[in-house]
Amino acid sequence: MEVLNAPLNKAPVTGATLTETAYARLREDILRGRLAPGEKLRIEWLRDSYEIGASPLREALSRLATSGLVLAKGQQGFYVTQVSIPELLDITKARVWAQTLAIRAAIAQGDRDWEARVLAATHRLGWMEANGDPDTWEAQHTDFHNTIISACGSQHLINHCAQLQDLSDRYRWVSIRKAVSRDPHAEHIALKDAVLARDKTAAEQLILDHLVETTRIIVANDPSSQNVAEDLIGKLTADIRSALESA
Amino acid sequence: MEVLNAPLNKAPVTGATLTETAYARLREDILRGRLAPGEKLRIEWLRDSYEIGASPLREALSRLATSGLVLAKGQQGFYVTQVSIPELLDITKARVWAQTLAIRAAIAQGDRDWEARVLAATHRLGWMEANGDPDTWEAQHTDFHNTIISACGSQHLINHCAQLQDLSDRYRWVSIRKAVSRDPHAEHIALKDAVLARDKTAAEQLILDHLVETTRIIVANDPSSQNVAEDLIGKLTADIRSALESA
DNA sequence: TGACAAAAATTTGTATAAAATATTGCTACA
DNA sequence: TGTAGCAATATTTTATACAAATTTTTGTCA
Repeated sequence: MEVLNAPLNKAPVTGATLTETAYARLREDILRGRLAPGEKLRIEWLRDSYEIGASPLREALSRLATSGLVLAKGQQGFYVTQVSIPELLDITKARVWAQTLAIRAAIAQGDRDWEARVLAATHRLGWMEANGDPDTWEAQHTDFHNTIISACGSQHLINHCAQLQDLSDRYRWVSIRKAVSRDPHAEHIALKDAVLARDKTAAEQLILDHLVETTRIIVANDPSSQNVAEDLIGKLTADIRSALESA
Repeated sequence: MEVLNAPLNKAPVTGATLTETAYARLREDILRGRLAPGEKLRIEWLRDSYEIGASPLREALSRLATSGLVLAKGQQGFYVTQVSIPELLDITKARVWAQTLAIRAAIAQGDRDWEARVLAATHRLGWMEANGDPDTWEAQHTDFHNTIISACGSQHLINHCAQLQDLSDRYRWVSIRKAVSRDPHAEHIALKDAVLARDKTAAEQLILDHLVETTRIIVANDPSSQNVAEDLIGKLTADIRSALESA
């Protein structure tokens, strides 16, 4: 196994058990691509890298295996889950579905306090997009989307959305980080406006575009999918839509 | 902690690691209510009961914690997740949403082979409902519903459905097992017919009734919720519906 | 009765041993 | 000479046993 080019996470993660520390660091290192897809996670090597014993590491890896970032092969150790275009399409599909339901429910049930929190999150995000430190923007961006769906009335749906976001997050590091002609701030403002205007139709169109567009860029940049990229995205969009219409 | 009234699972679960064995047994004992909601899962006690070492047990518990059947309190051990009416309502809501999306997608995409498998699963289930051995019926019932959604085109959605089913399963053991005036076989036949006729509207009405009705019975039997039972179910149904309509 | 301190029980983490898998190198044979 | 099969070695995963740290309980004294 080759040595990694980027240093692994060493932040202390105060006040938690070693298992939780290991979980947080492993998760972040996988999401950021410092632990590459398909890579074998040898316990002894992790033990040395993180300076955490084998038991806490194994427990953390077990949790990550349940959430899908890690693959646990019986008697053959742990691996970072592989990435692939079909998998990305599946994740995106499930994610648009979950987000759409959450937004519809939030629009139907959100109260004044929720509106205030959406406005506040948008405002904070706008400032970040100007004075951007990538890490802080990242956190604020996640918070923006989480705030919108926070009024959906189902913790389980929120958890599902968060899990799918983790799974899709690391595809951004795999893809070429082209600065495509895209205005994220405008997209966020539009979503905020649609949501606060309680315009379900507009909001779900926006969230679909938002998520599918990212996927489209990744698929288009994948050498072995370039020819069929538009077909794949077209079918993806059609599949998503067919389940979002009642009749 | 009081001694349990029913014996714990001792089946061998061949050809797997001890962690997988522990996971399978713990999961089943929790789903069947042999390990009661809220109960503390002391490692030493589990070690003696299952005759499995502490490490495999801790790993299995970590996995169950991620999927929501177990609560891991840092430095304070593991507990069987508590049950409650609000939690049941949340699970049901998320479950109807997930199942509805899955059925819509399956109706849109299912092929001839899928139709054949749905027919086969219905047939097997019908036989079970006549010559019922509860455990086998249980398995066949799960298989029936899984077969229907198997053509939805998203493994992640299927996994989400399965996880929510686990979470809701144990509420049946908490509730009084009244033989209510209900014909499960008729409900299943109706769902099968709607699905094969590609009738989205009928199918989603049936799955909503199927799942909400079970929840309604449990809520109605809960002493502290009896007065407000119909209100809770009414709001639940309204919330579910509001997110399933596009405009 | 309430606060505090000591003791017990339990969780968490480490180190080590056992089991399984993967690798290497050898021998037999084409 | 090359290669397939096999055996021995080495590595790695898995599980156990033990030690450290934390929480909970118990008991005492103001």
